Amino acid sequence: MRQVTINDIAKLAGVAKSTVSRYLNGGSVGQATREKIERVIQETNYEPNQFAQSLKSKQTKMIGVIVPRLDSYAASRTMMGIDERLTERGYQMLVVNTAQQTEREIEQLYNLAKQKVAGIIWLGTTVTPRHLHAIEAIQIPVLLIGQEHATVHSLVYPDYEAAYALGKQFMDWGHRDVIYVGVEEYDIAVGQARRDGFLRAFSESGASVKTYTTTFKIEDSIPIGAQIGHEQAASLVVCATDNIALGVLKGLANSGKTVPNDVSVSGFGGYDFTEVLHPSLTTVHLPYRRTGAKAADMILQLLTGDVIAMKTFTNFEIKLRESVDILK
Amino acid sequence: MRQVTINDIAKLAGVAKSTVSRYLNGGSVGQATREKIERVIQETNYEPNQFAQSLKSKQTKMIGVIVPRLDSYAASRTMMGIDERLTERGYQMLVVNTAQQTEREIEQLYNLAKQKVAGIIWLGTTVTPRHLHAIEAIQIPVLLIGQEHATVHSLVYPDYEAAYALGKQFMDWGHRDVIYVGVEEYDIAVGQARRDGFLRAFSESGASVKTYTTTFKIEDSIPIGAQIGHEQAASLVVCATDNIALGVLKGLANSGKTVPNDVSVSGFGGYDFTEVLHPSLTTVHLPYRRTGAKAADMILQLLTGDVIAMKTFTNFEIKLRESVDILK
DNA sequence: AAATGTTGCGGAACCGGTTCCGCAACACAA
DNA sequence: TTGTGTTGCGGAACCGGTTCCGCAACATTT
Repeated sequence: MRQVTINDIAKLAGVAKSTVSRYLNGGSVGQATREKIERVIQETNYEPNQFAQSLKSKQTKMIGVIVPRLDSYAASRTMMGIDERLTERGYQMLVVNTAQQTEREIEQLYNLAKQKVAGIIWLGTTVTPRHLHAIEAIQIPVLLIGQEHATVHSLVYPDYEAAYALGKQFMDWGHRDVIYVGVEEYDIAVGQARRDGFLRAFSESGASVKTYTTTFKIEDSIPIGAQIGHEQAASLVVCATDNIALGVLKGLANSGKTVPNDVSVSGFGGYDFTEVLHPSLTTVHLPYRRTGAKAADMILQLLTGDVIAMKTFTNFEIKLRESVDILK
Repeated sequence: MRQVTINDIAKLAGVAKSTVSRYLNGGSVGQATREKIERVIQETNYEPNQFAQSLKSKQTKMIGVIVPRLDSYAASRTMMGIDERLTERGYQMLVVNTAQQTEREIEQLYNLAKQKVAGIIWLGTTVTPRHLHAIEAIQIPVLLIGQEHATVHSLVYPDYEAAYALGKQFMDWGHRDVIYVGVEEYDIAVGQARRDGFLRAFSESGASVKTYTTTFKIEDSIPIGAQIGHEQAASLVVCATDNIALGVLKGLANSGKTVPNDVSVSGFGGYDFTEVLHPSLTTVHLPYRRTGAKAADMILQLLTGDVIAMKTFTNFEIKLRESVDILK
């Protein structure tokens, strides 16, 4: 009961295997032979061996996706979007996880190339010369999501603009003593763009700002929230991600503060649970899933040689909810 | 600048390609030739073509993972565990998403077989005769996580026992008017085992129970929470998942109830954010990540022909937190 | 009717590995 | 010295496809 091969089909249909191959790939085949082959393939439900095909063509119908972590909301949603679209188009998604190690991103670029993926979608955190060198070397289309660089096709979130717009809104509402809780700068989009957007909005209104730096892990921002609760020095705490906001909320609650009465809190990212928190969390919604789908479209365009913009922005949506108070 | 092949190595080293192959696969090779080949391989940084290898061996170093959805906490964490362990052991994870369509699970079993994955880890929701037929047909080791069946190796969560233990605890605390919010029965583990465990604990203590059925989506349980809030008929709402609890909490908050003063709420699953909610959520923690790693170990054992138990249980941990009140 | 053009198809080479088989060289025992 | 066993290595076949090339059969043009 081994797998049916093109030779079997050829023998059963009484033709040469090259003819079967031509039939499969749309070459010129006579009516009569066409029917014979068709029937035999039906009966045996023959499926071509993908390794043999790839061996010859040096190509696969796979798109590699490099993600920094598998358990982040943003990554999950993006992967969903990518997968949906790729499946529709007859491609498959090959996810590789780098566990947030930059070194492994570079490794995986080479590794995916070795596996002859047709293209790579890279959910980036930081872009180094070594990344660029790898991308250059592997000769495979790469689409970068969430970060940008002049020489790599990228699909970026308008972090700066969204942060600025949200910060502006808070200023309009009269907040002047603000605390910003961000992450390290190595993550350009989250660590720098969001922070800079907010800070510009704040400074334009002459607000006083204090900054904390934490990680992407919820637990790490709890003590910061607690400290803020004790010091009681601000009317608003702006967080670089929803997870950070979650931790800050917990820390505030632990120190007996209520939101938004004692202090307001905002997040960034638009994770689904922010809506059902109590109080519901003011945040910026980023269209992760749609972005994933868009990325899939774009990488497929690159495969066909289409010329696309080096840099494409996604949109954003500000979700004003209960956790931020209107002061005036 | 094409890829270096075994022929190139053979030529450069002045030997036959069969010798190079033997060198690579640990056959008998003399000291002198060994060194020559070694050097050439170093210089060219040759890497064998995986398609050619798979074509011959009809095998890959990939383990397929079938998941119902990519954006569930349980699935993400499990995938992390799987991936970590597989990477350590030189295997790769190939994730396929079924978007919660049973039909696609079956499709993917065949599809993964076609791709010659070495083994399959299946995060199941329901097991039908057609699944079993597929598993039988493809002749590839399959490890089922989260559901069970006599003929399939499985790694199951002690849903029934955990639910029973947690329910028992609530009874000890004096709750007698209980509402259970569950999901459809087609999901055996979540829809049936959890429910049955709770109901047994409740009925043993003669508590009165009312049951609601909802979906896995947060939004769908908000109205249920709201309704419960208005009817005010129970001291405790037990939810089949943490997401459901989240929705119920929201619904209760919307109707002006506070937890746990007016009514207690518990979840199930142990998602990380349950700890930082306010009030923090009483729940059962299931070791998704560790289970993923364990599953990886088990499937690799199956590959080497080891005999392992058909059914393995994971452990669980009850997290008693603020959202459930002690009545007496 | 001869010259030319199409079309359909088979044979063979090729993709890049692995493995079987047999031979030569050498070591050792009788 | 001959016989036997071992070791190292090359040649060839094979895995299952695709593609190039050339030939035969038939249709079309002049």
